[in-house]
Amino acid sequence: MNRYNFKLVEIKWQEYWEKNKSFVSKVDKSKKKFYCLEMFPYPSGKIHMGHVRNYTIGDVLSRYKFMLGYNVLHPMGWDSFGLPAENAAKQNNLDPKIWTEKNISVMKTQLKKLGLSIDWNREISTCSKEYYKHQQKFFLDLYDKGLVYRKESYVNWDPIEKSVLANEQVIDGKGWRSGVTVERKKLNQWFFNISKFSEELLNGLDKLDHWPNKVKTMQKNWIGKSFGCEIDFKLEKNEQVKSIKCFTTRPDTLFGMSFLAVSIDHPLSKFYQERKEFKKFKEECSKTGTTEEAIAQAEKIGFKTDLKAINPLDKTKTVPVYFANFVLMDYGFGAVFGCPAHDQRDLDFANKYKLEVITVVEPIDNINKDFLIHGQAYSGPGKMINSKFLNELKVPEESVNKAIQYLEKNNIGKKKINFRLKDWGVSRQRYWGCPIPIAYDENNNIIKIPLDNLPVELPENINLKTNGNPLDHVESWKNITIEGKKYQRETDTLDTFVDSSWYFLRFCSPENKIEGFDLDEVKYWMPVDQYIGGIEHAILHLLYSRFFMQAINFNQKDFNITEPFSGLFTQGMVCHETYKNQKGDWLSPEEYEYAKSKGEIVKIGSPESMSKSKKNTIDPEKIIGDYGADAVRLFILSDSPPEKDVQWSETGMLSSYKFTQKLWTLHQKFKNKIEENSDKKDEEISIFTNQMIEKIKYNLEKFHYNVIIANVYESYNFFNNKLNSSINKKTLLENYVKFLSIISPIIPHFASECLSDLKLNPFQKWPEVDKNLIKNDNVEYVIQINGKKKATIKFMKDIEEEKLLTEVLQNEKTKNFLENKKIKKYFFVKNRLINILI
RNA sequence: GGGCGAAUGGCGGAACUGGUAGACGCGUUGGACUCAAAAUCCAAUAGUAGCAAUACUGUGAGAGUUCGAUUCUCUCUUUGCCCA
Repeated sequence: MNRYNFKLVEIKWQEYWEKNKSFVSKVDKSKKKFYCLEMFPYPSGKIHMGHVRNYTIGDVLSRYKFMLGYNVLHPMGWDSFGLPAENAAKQNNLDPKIWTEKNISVMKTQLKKLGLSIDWNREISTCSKEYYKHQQKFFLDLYDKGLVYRKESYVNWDPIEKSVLANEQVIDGKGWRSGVTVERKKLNQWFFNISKFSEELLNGLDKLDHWPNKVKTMQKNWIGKSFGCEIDFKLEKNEQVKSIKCFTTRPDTLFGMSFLAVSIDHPLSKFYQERKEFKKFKEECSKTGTTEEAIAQAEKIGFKTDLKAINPLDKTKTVPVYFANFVLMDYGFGAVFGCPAHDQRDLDFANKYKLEVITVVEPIDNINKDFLIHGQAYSGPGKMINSKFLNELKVPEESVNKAIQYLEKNNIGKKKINFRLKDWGVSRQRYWGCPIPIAYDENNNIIKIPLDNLPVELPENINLKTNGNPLDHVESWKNITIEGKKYQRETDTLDTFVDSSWYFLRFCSPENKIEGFDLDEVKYWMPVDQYIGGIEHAILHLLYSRFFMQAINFNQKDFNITEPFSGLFTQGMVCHETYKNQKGDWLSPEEYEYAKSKGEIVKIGSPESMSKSKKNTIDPEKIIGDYGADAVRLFILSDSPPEKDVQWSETGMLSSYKFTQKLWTLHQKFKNKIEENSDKKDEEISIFTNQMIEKIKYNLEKFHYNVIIANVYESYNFFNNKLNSSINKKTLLENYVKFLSIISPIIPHFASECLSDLKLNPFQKWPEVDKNLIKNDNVEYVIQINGKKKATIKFMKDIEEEKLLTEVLQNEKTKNFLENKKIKKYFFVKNRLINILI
């Protein structure tokens, strides 16, 4: 008997699919569509196991939906702008374009080896001008709609590299390459007005029934709607500024106020600009990074002004006003009042500057006479104290509302809803990104690049080894003339998250030269029915894509898509053990084996997500070469539920490979058996197969892919045993074809080979379940006595309870337990069990 | 500190709306084949007691609801992720 030669078989079917255009999709309004999309990869060089997992999950689903008769759209493209290309190109003296294109071609070949049912006719690449020219049009369209604006904003500035760093390039407050403390620097930058849609983006989440709750919660928190109050604090004796506006969610703690803090960018700062100490303080503040985390972790520092704010609830009391580094201009009004007793940040600040700490909330079960705050602020629930008319109220449910009511009634404050979501800064001071189609005249006035001059193409073969943005140095590109007037181009490029915010629309009509998408095509294919990708994109990418739909929809009613992804699935990571030698260096799995064989002491560390830095990666191409794509697909799905992390295991991979060989052996046995032509009827095999179809269907729809693999093993075990007895030819063939059909989404090469070996169509429909067969006449009942299982006995389906009880009393298995016993009561669950209490 | 989730054999993990806990795989052990090994095949495999049939215990810990809880409720422990 011949062994299963996966190499020949897999190439054969991959060529067959390509030649027959098996997965090329087009609009067909007579058919129901299914748009299956996995997050497109960044072309970093080679595919990794995470891609294998992601695309296998999507492929199983696509092929299954295809078998059910859906018109499936399953495209693939490249998220090909971005920093790694620019860095790699700088290092190797290449053009980022060449580096990127080479990677794309390598990775495409690798992906094809996985046997994915992708419509490669729709392939797109975000760094191509055919793609980004439409993006530039969107930018201008959004500009016209007033959803894009330019303002001064802080960036992470690396003083050595003289360039702007992305947040992820700042590690512990230092530049990732220079190792020097990052500074805050103000630059003019472009923003998308995402916060305009805060309410829509929040409410839209409720309709996304097929999204994981976890992701929805994360987005909800990110948008961060909070109810509170704006309060106008009057200042004591000041001519220039009469009051300062603050936003607070805790107006009930006003009696505990001991200072007022404003951001260094607050309008108030203009009165202090000239003072030396203030300048020094500002410089000090610029040393903290721009992330919220960096600000939260930095020491709280303040600059005391000569101003005094009056407590609006107790006009006899005044508090000092500070500039403080922990107050952000883009939250609320860039000003907060400090209540040290009930906010840790405020307490740290108060302790540093020796400010008063007044307790206004005490826990309900407080037994100490005086509830005093020392090192730890108390922000929990409780009841109000030291707060006059608020005393005794329950915190926070009664106290906040009462405080707001009072403030509104006395014209001191107003109820207000605030969002945490900030506008999306899309400017990047980088070369390898989509150019922003804007120019400036000599007075820095903004002008749009005219539509017929689009795309604004990236210049090629330029010097990347410059300080700051390379585009700034390309004079020939920067200086332009429009209608006889001279302008300078915007040299910032767009954040790559912009590229991925609408690529799913482009997939609907990738060839359209005039528009970014064809409305008719989009109306047929959108929304994406199932989107699959990593949880790391739970917030930004998904939120930005949702914003894009809102933005396109804004003032343009015919688009009518507000949610791009009706279903979302977030898969877990692929992990592997880590190894270290005695020196503490990471070892790759091969180095580990080698060191072990030489008797060296090697430490096995915890399994962690595969990464180059920890050297615990497994190269998919090698594994596919060793075991075949089907075996790899089988393994990557088998060991853990897809939403959880999976641990790569050599033995697991090997056993999946062996299983494909066993299936091949089984196939030979089936073939021989089918030719034997026995007359013996066997219902059991049909019952089993039909039950299995139902099971696998159920598990497919629920993404329980690991259970499906178990079901496939179970089927193998069943058939392998069955084939030892003789069975009717027709029954056998019928069931075997059904079995091959239901495993074909998982191991498509193998299933196609077996089907064609039987002279059958390699593309089978999803088999219908014969309801008569799985309507079993006999049911196994569980017999419990006092709640404990004593036996299982087969009875007629839908047997009446009295009859069942009589039978149980007489049955050999259960008689002994019940003889001479009085039955107090019994519980009967139809077709399931009986629990007899004695 | 806040929010959300998780905890089941040696390991990864199954278990429909509360109804046979441990499917399936890995590993381990024993056996067959072999001069031997690999591969393959067969069998066993939660724990304790027992030759056995069997009995008892058992889903992180403790309580509760129920005829019946891995599943529902409360408290705690550990842990993961996100936000700070």
